Amino acid sequence: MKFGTRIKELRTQKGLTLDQLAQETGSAKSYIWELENKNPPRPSAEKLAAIASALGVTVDYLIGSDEQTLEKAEDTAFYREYSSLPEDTRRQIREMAKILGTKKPK
Amino acid sequence: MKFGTRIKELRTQKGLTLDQLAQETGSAKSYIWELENKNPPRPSAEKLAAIASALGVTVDYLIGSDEQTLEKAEDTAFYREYSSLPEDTRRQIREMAKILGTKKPK
DNA sequence: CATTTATGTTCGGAGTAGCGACATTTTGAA
DNA sequence: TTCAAAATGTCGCTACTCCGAACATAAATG
Repeated sequence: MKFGTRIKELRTQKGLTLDQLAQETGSAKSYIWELENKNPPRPSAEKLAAIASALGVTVDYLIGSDEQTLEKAEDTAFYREYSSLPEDTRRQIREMAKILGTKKPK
Repeated sequence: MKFGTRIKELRTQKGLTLDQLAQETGSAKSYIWELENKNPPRPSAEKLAAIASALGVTVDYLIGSDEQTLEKAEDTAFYREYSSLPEDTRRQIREMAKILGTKKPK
């Protein structure tokens, strides 16, 4: 699967417009469109990193060099972001997770 | 730390020459050299993926969006528990984290 | 309907990624 | 030492990334 398709799927799935995603990633919306629709694009790692971050996945997942499922990629990206947060915020999240986790334990 | 340095470290650590790494990654050795020494490089994701693969790391690690090692036991434990939760609960947590994370971005 | 507003698509051009060919330095065997 | 091979640097050129802004089309709004 081409990563252009992947980007488009993730973007629409999150209800984002080209413009919004472009804003968040510091790109031109025209360029995002070209990535999604034109072949074959060869974007810089910088751009891809910004896009991956905005979409909440890893670069490796986006370009398909990773056999990870989307679910796993999202979890990995989440953990990375979580790790960069200040301790008190992390603690809030952990506590909340604990509550959610025991509410309906499977 | 710049990823040029990271590449150089990994390459020499593996005892590879510029030429060898260039071979394995389908790049020109001159380009590998420029990546390692010139600033600021902005390589394509394609190239980086090939290099990361040859060096046995992820793209995300190479470009430094994966700077953190899993140091804190508490965090690691949290991630372990998080991973065991059902997807919809994980999604709730991720969304919550995103909000908390953007409230006061580090 | 006509008009506005949101979203998607096309296009020209500036600047640079990435290469090949050449230049310099380092290695190390005789 | 010597000097050829191997490794590291240098440079100019072409093709492509990425942008701004115009254009097209869909969706609201009244």
